[in-house]
Amino acid sequence: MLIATWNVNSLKARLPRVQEWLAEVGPDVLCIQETKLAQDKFPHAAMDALGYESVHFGQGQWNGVAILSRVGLGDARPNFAPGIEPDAEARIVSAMCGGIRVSSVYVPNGRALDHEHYAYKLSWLARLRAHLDAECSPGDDVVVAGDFNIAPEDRDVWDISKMEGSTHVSGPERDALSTICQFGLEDTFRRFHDDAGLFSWWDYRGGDFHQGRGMRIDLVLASRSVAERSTWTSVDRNARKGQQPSDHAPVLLLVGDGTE
DNA sequence: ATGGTTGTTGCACAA
Repeated sequence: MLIATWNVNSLKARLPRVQEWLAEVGPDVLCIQETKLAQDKFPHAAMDALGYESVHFGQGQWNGVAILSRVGLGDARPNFAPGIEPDAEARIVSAMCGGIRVSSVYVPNGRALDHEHYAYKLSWLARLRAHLDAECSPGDDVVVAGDFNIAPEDRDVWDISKMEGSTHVSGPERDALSTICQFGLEDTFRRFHDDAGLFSWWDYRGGDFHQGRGMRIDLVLASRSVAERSTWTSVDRNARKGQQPSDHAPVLLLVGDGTE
């Protein structure tokens, strides 16, 4: 099963490129972030025409997450699990896809370490851990994929010296990500690639993509059973090229069915 | 230190 995550930075602006990419790459599951669409504006019919069932949790203008699947899509749930303080924004949606509990997540940016949005980011990450504890067991097939707005390690940014005092690399948010992984999830990208300088997001400004100035902030976290079946992962940098790209590239994970 | 770009909506803000 090919599982992908992509922050599309407005599905309205990006629909043609997303359609082209789906037809070319053919992932079985795609987690989408930043649809920037109201709940009822999601192009379900266009996705259906490409063979994908879809679930959207949107709020319009900002945020908005979705899951596409061509291996079944059931038990769809927006927001955090019952009993956890619901998020006022549309940043997580979950569904069963091909036997895997898949969540598409758009972690708050944080904006600045002294901004209230940063406290919101940390709270959101703590609630994601609580959500996993409530909804899943570490022994389940679980994938949590999306834009985490956190570079897990210094090798995940182009120049750590330029990130001092910034969000995305601070200790507390990296610790919060570790706490999420300690549920029993693994940053699958690092199972296959050790190199620094491998990114999933590049600022639109200053030719950052072509200059190699980016960050790896889009992650596919997987439980042990899924991670151990995975055979390949990649960032599709081609999707960051050409006309009207998102500022994020898709991240892909290939998972075997366990019969190999 | 600043600016640079894109998307949404508005006459900025978020990223």
